[in-house]
Amino acid sequence: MAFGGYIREVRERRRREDRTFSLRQVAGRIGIEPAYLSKIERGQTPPPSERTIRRLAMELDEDADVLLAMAGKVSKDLQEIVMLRPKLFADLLRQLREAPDHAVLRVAREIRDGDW
Amino acid sequence: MAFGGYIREVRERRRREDRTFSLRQVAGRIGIEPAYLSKIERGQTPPPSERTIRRLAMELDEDADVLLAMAGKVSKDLQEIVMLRPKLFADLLRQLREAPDHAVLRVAREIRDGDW
DNA sequence: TGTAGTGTGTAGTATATAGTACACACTCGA
DNA sequence: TCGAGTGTGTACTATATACTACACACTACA
Repeated sequence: MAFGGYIREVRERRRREDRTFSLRQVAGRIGIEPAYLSKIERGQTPPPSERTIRRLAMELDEDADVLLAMAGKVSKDLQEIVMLRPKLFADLLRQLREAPDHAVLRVAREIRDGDW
Repeated sequence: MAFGGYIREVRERRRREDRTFSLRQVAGRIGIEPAYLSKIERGQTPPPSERTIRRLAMELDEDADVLLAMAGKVSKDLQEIVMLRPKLFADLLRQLREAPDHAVLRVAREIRDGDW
């Protein structure tokens, strides 16, 4: 799914319940020009910066990591995690590329439970 | 450690055994201008693109992911892995941020052993 | 019926990214 | 001693990123 179209869908959906979710007002609240948000939603410009995507996510109550992914980006904080131990995490991610969700989830759960 | 200084160190070390590891010749082999490599090694310009860092890694027999990390970058192929399942991998990475190496390694081993 | 609010077209800008091109002074071996 | 090879200073450039600013036509409703 394209980033812009998805944003438009989500915003329009929210608008049905809340009039303040017009393109202009949303743009105002997240601090960008309406014309710019318009172009974003119609895919006439590439997705905006991580900062702006995060504000959009907050505003629309969406998951920031998912929106960033749709925009072809990976959160800077995740990149930092990888960069601190590049070999370790590069290997891990390549191992997990094909692993089914449940296997990855189980791993995450084990770690969360302090199973070190 | 700074990216440029590390590159210089590694190159000079290799040069002691192999005369062809002069700045000019290395630059020539990886397809950039000597003046540019000079600036990179002295930190007078930001680290180059992922493409150029990869060639440098090949040339100097270094780990590309490590060099990329020193340059403040994360490999595009790793980013793709995260972007395919953003929630899953975002959660996992944040869980593992503080986990000791051996715990992460065990996770990787379990997955590799097809323990799904 | 007019005005407040809507989305959009067009034009322009500032900054970052990723380099090239050429000239210069120095060094070192033949 | 001279010429090939060395690293570096300076000046440019092309493309991408991330927007702003303003004007316009349309709609809805008071």
